Amino acid sequence: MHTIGAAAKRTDLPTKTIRYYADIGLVVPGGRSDKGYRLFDDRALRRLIFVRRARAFGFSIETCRTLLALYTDQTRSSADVKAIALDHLAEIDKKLADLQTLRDELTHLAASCAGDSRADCPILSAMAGDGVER
Amino acid sequence: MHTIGAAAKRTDLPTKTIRYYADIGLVVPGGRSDKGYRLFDDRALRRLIFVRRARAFGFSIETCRTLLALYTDQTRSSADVKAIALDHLAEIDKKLADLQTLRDELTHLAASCAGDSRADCPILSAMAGDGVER
DNA sequence: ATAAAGGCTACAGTAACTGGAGGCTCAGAG
DNA sequence: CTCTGAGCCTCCAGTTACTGTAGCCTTTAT
Repeated sequence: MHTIGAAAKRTDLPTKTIRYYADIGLVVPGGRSDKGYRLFDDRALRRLIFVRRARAFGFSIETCRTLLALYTDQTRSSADVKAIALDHLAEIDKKLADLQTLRDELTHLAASCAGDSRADCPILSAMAGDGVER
Repeated sequence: MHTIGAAAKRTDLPTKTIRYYADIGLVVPGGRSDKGYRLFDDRALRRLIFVRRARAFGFSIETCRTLLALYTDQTRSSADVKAIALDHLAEIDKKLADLQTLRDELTHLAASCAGDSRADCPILSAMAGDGVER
């Protein structure tokens, strides 16, 4: 059994985050000490690490909840997990496409700005609406 | 002079957002009617549109504040604007790189998952920490 | 014995809005 | 002239996923 600080070290998560996950019922500690300290067993530790990894992949807390449930459920179908992953992948792809467009446009704008001491600036002009109205 | 609803139509921003921008002092209306209605003049409208565009480029509200100040300041140097833009561009590039990595890894994982009725799932295994620990 | 480190709860703050409640005002219809 | 609906107002709560702070108790080490 580990106190929250020990769990933090082993899972590489801040204690604050672990406490938060416990509060929202995402990963509950195995129990409490007689003085009220949260005590994390190996199962809880595994689940914390699971969540850390899933979060690193960009899954939301609520999706992590679902993934944890599937992780626990020995009767799951891998199809359910895959569906969640593909869903998330689609979101990522959309974000990527949007960000790409943004970068290209901003790169273009920045390149066209002299960047000297004069006031004239195509970047500001673009924001002001001179030029292309898309 | 336009009421907030008319301003919303002309700027293509929700009234709620315009009210919010006014509250935080980002774009203040020209004045108020005798009954307390916000009244937006052409200058305020231009500034609202400016902010909408800047936000679409992903600039934060605080950066929008700075950009608005530069926009207003006839003695500005385009170098100052360009510096802000290049800064933002660097952030975007970092986000893009991170998202790309994420996408590649998740794509790989999803591809390796059968997606059938069996419980065996490489995606869950990856979250659980079997396999590569980076 | 004492002090530092670590644990606890509870509340506030972050970014940028969005939604809702409760109440006033305005414009057009009858 | 009244009524109805749309529009405006303020203020408060909620969103996401934590993070920071305050005030207090417990454990550990010197």
